[in-house]
Amino acid sequence: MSKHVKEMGALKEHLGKHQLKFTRQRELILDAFLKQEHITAEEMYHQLARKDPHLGLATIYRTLNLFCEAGLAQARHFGTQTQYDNISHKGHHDHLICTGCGKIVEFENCDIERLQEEVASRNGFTIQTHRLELYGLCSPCRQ
Amino acid sequence: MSKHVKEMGALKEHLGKHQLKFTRQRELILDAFLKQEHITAEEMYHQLARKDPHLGLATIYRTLNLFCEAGLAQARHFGTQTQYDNISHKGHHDHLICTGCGKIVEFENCDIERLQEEVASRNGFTIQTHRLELYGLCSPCRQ
DNA sequence: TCTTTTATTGAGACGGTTTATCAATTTCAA
DNA sequence: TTGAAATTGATAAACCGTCTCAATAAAAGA
Ligand SMILES: [Mn+2]
Ligand SMILES: [Mn+2]
Ligand SMILES: [Zn+2]
Ligand SMILES: [Zn+2]
Repeated sequence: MSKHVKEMGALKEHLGKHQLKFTRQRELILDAFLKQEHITAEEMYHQLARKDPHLGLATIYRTLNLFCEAGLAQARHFGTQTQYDNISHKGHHDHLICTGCGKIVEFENCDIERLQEEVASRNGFTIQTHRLELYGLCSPCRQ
Repeated sequence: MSKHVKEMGALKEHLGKHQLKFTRQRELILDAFLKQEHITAEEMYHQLARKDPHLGLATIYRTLNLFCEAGLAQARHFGTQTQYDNISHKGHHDHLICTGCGKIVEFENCDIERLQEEVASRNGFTIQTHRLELYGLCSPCRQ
């Protein structure tokens, strides 16, 4: 019996609502995706290279984008390639990224979020989403 | 006599320090750039299409990237194309972006910046740069 | 179960954006 | 004025992700 029963259920629910089908490929990709915190389509492609059935890169992209629509993933653009962030078992969060070793640390900060709302309303905006990324050096990378 | 004397001087200083040359193209592109708040390479290419000498797209890209190195510009990735942000006469700032009409509002908020530092140090990081973008609807776009 | 409809898949073509290449030209210090 | 060195413009190439399409698989209906 597969792990990830809850997330598999969430996916199936989304599929049902949109007359999409539950396929072997989607199951395989979800299983692999849920073991990661952040992953690119290319990385997942290589990780699943020897599985049966063989998974095409286009399918990986399509499926990760599907997970975004289903609320299981979120696309982020830290570097050159899109990172798919596994948000299935956590809420909104932002990131600290080490420019030395590439380490990514997730964080949440309500005070910052509240101040963002203030800035927005002061300018007549209603926030839909936001992106906050802090780039710097982690402790080991500073020697 | 050209405007932008101060910025032209800043560019020349950077060129001098890196054994780069002051060319007619760089002068033209800087003059056009300083009239903008945010602009893409493509937009600038079309804007300068009828100038003499003719400016190649590659030169526009190279020169805008040079401005980034000289501290006059900063590359931002709001949408599909890179936006070059004119930071010559203002310090660091962040952005509110309307998903309805594309309007971009700049803002600064010291309290947010301070909280960012706190988050970083709590995680053993030293911040080098950061990116904060708030996406939402401006007042006219909400009707 | 068998049939039929509809969605999905994988391969590769394609598109948009940015950078690399390179011969010709320009800059600028000597 | 000369000549080494940097710059330029045209365009090829790289890169990443999406689109196309014929073959296949899923699932709803009989
Ligand atoms: Mn994350
Ligand atoms: Mn700006
Ligand atoms: Zn590090
Ligand atoms: Zn608007």
